[in-house]
This record gives sequence, structure tokens and C-alpha cells, in this order.
Amino acid sequence: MLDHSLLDDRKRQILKAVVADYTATGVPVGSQVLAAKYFIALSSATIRNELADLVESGYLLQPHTSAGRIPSDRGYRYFVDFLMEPESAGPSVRRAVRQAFESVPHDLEAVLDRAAMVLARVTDNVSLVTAPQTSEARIKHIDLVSLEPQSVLIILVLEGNLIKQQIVALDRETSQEDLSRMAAMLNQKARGQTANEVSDRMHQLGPDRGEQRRILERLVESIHSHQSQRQTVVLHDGVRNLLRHPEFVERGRLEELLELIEQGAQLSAILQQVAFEKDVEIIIGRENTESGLRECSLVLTAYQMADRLRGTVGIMGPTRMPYGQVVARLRLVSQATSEALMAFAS
Amino acid sequence: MLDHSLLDDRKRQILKAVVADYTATGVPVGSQVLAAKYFIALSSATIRNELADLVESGYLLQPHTSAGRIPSDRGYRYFVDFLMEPESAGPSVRRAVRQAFESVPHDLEAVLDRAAMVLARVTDNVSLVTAPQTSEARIKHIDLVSLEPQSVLIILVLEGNLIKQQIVALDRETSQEDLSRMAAMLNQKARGQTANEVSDRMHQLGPDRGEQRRILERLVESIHSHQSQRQTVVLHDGVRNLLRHPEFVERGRLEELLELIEQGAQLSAILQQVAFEKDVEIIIGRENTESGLRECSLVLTAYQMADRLRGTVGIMGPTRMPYGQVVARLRLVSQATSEALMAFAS
DNA sequence: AGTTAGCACTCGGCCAGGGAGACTGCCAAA
DNA sequence: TTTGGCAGTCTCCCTGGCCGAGTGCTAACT
Repeated sequence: MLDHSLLDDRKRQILKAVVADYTATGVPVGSQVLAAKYFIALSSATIRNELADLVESGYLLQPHTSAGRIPSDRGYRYFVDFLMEPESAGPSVRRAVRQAFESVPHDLEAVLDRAAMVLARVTDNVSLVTAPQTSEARIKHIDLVSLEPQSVLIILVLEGNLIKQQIVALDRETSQEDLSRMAAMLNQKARGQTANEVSDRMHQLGPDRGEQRRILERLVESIHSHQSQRQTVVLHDGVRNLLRHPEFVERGRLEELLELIEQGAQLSAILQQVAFEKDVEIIIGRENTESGLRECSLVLTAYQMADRLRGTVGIMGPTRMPYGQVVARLRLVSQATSEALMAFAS
Repeated sequence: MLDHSLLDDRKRQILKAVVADYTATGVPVGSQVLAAKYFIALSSATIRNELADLVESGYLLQPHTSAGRIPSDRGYRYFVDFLMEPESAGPSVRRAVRQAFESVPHDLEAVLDRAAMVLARVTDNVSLVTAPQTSEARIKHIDLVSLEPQSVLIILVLEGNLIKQQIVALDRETSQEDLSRMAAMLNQKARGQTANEVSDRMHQLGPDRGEQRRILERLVESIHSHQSQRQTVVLHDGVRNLLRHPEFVERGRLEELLELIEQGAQLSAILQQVAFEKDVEIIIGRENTESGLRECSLVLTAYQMADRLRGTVGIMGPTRMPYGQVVARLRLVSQATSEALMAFAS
């Protein structure tokens, strides 16, 4: 709001026009174009004066002397904070999103895959999706299945019907009956607790409970490993869209970006940090700490799977993007994703 | 073998040298370079004559009059069929592969992810991995878990400890006791059969078995959906490596390729068709039916998870690639993958 | 017959130079 | 404060010419 008062209304209108025109055309926009298309009442000379001011105060940049102006990161920031008008997704987009989720199976990963796909398509950018954070999810059910005499399948059902499984080798043969008994006991003790709580309580027990202890350990490990391991994975789609943007002609930048995307860990860290209280979070250009993202923007929001189960969904694209449209479409996809998940995460 | 006799020994040596030099340098190779680096006993004029012959018979191409020669698809084919010498992976590569699989959890997808990652890294190309084809896998165990009164979790353990799960809504409340009884029955009937067999037998039953029938249906569906749906997904890694190859400067070609990779279905179809009897299958340039792959080569082989459970692993890259090296490293990764899977697929 | 030296020729890559176009900044007038 | 006019600046693009690499051909050589 402090920034807000620094610009008078006409400067705001001009900044808005520059962002609008530049995001639409990709060409630096000059005073004549602005006068002709957006400010018929003003002459190009007047606009030139205002543009010069906006450059001086850091909202615009001029690539070189005889080119038009483009928004700086600061300009985009001002735009999304104060100037952007709320848009809503058009009917064809709504239809595309609806259709994408219509036939998707009742399966977490399938839904998230689909979300990534459709989001990439409707925003023409790279989509990013993380699985829900399970550290705080409560355990709903535990099942132990004997596979071979010394091999047991641990099945864990968490809130939101999130299922995790792991195969564990045992030290000695254990019958299905024994396992069932153990499972019943575990269910009684662990149900309604989070993995962390189980882990804590486990440490309070002595090291003396034999197989049950071992299974318990693996169980907790299963939750955590799934978490620390799967969560470094960021589902993504639409990398092909990057190639279409002229800002990624430079090979090096593109390669750096691709490495970031395929590697996943750093991106995951960023997506995890998204403040869930905010509706949609936008990170523009140099606001990114990651050097590879210096010329990119992220637009992120959360989807909801169950009460405390939330994940992040968003897009990555060049700083020059139609923020209003992207936000509208991201919201739409996020909501559709939540609905698709709620359908079976009850 | 017919082709083999068409080239005399010196032409073969020259073709081999051209392939070797071109794959190493990326620059069309001329008669002088060949004479200096590979055939000190011959003059460049002699080589020129031979090169002209090789161009005429279609093994080499000349990009333009005053450039050197490059291998044609036919030339590469001749090379991999008759001239390529078996290589073996170096110690640093072996170490990298070993380490990659050392800490991988006992989980199918984790192992395949890791395989894709390391394969992309050691071959500097895009890696492609499909999950095993489950249509012929036998059912080992069925488990039914009551989640909510009207919601049941179906767990299916296939050969190779391949686990599939699905949540199904029931028409009326069913207790865990009922479900356990059903599961016991299903186990007796279905164990040792393939999904297809269960499906067939199901159709022989009347439509009158109520919930059990419904569960059975879903069970079969679970196997099939997982199959038809997950199998169109091709795990991949190393797209960033594509950017490093000079043959993909053209934006259009790259985009087409990326779409193929991200879409997955067509690639999946190709990978499924890999003849498992062959050791390593190489598809060069225009031998690909898919138009996007006309300037690419695929090098593919199979990994083994259990007796009848096999999947495909391979790489996609420009036709100009060090085939010998790639084949050696692909074999290594395939073998390591098989071992990592056997460890828990018993 | 196969090989070699020599030579004229062809063709892409690279660089400098110049014209066109776009936009600016500034100044003076309204 | 706004506006018209104008000189100045900078990129883009096209052109022509040079250079080097490599070829094909012919004639001589083994």
C-alpha cells in the first residue's frame, strides 16, 4: 500500500497499459502505440514524459535507447498487487477442465497427473504439482499381509484414504494369524494418530518388542520415506510450452530450468513453502531465490484433499505472462482437483 | 548378411571410420581428415573415390557439395549390424550405476524412477522406462479392507509382489467380517490365475452374485485400468540432455519430440512392441514410423522383474550417438534394474 | 587396374557496410 | 502542463565479398 501512493492515477493507467500490451504482443511498447491504442486523449509526447518517470522509479525498463518500454519485476509486482482485474475462465476452458476430470480414476496419483496435464494445457506453461504433505495426516487403518513366510506387506491407510505400502523382510517366519493379531493391536494403538506421534510413542517403548517393534518401525519409516522421498518429486507437464516462449531462446537458461524441473528437489522446497493462507501466491522474476528462476514467475495455490491434507499446484512461466488469465485458470484447476480428490478421499 | 557382402573390406573400414569420427566430433568428415587420422597408408584422393562410392550406394550423405560426409540411416544401420565392436562400461559408470541403486527403497516405481535417472545421466540422452506388463501376471493374494461402512479398499498382490489397489464404493454396508470372508473365497478361486482368466471366468458366472460380483468386477477392472492407464505412462528423464545436442537447434523438431515424450501414448506403444527375444533393439532415424522420431534413434532393451514380468528400458537420442557406448551402458542399467527388482519381487 | 598429385570449382560461414525503421529526449510553443 | 517537431541513437536486416574446406576430375604414375 505504500507503493500504491507513489504513483498517480495516470501513471497507474499507463503502467497497466504497458503490461497489458507487452504481455499480449511480446514487443516492447512505445509511446505512439500507447497513445493510439489506449490513450487517444493524450499525445505521444505526454506519454513519453510519463514513461520516463516510470523508468526512473523502476517500474519499467528500456532494453535499449530506441526501443519501447517493458515492465520490470517491480512493475509486474505493482501490476499484480494493485492493477490486475479479476478474470474468470472462459467456457471452453471450463469445459476442458471438466472433461479432464470426468473420467479420471479414483486414485491420488492419477488425479494429480491429470491436474498437471490440464493445467499445462490451459495455461500454456509448465505445470507443477506436489502430493499432499502427509506428516500431519492421521492414521486410519493398518493392515499386514503375509506374502511369503518371511515377508510382509504393510498397508497404511491415512486420512483422505491415502494409501501407503511397503514390503518388509522379517527375521523369522510369521503366520498370517500372528500378523492379523499384530495388525489389530496396532490399529487400536495407532488409529487417529499422526506418523510423528506414532514415532514419538515408539521411542518411549523399550527395544524389546521383537517383530512387532520391527514392523512398527518400518511402518513409521514407510510414512516418512514416502514423505521425504515422494515429496521431492514434483509432477510436471507442459515443458514443451517453454519452447514456444521467445524468452527461452537462450540454450543455457532453458537447460538450467529443465534441470531444476527434472531434479525436483529445489522446486519441491519452494512449493512446500507456499503460504496456504494466501489464496494465490505469485513469485516474480528476481523475487525467486533460485538463480535458475530469475527470469521466471511462479503462480501457485493449494488444493485440498481432506481436512488437513493439502498440496500445492501451480505453474512456472516467463515473467511475461497474462497473470490475470493464469490466476483464473489456476484457481479453476485447483478447485476441480480438490473436488476430484474429495470424491474418494471423503 | 546380404548387405554385408556388398561392401569390400576397405569400404567397411572407411564407413566405420566415418561413423566413429562423426559421432565423436559432430562435424562432417572429409577425405583429408580420414587419411590423416585413420588411413595413413592411403592418400586423400583414394579415400575420395571410396567416399563417392559409399555415397552412391546410400551409406553416406553429403550435406552440401563442399562439406564432408556423414553417415546416412543406412550407414548407421550397417555400422550397428556389422561394424560396431562390443564395448563395456568403464569403472566410473559402473560405480555411478551401483550407487544409484544402492539406497533405493523396495518399491517398483522408486526403482524405475532411479533407473530412468541414472540411465539418462550415463548416456547423456533421454531415458525411457515402462512399467512391467501385468496382463500375464498371476494373482498371488487378494485383500479387502473396510474403510467406511460403504467403502472398501481392494488390494491385489501380483507375481513379483506387484501391488495394485483401488477404492470401491459399495451399494450397501458391509462389515469387515463379510469382507474377510469374501476375500478368503476370492483368494481360493483367483490365486494363480491371470487377470484375463479371472475376467473370463467372471463372465461365465451369472449376474446374480451381488456385492461379491461387484467387487470381483472392480478387481479385474483394477488390474486392467492400471494396465491400460499406467502403461501409457512412460517414465522419462534427461530431457535437458536433448538441448545439448546440436541436432535439436530447430525449435519445431524439439517441440514435436517433447510432445511425444510428455504425451507418452505413442512412445508407450513403441516400447511395448520391443521384441523381448532380441538382446538390444536399435531403431534408427527413418526406421521409426512415428514422424517425430525421424531424426532420432531409440536403443531399447528389457529388464526383468519376475518370471513373466518384463518391462522396457531404453534411451532416445539423435541418430548421431556413440551406439557402442550407449548399448554397453544400457545393458548395465537394465541388469542393475533387474537385480534391484528381484531383490523384493522374489 | 588401382593409386596418386594437382587443379579448378563449388558452396557455406563470416564480416563489414549501409539503409530503413522505430523510438527517444529535448526544446520551444501553445 | 501539454504538445508538435526534430535531431539523434540504436537495432535489424540485407548485401556483397572474402576465406577456407572439400570435392570431382584428369592425367600421370606404379
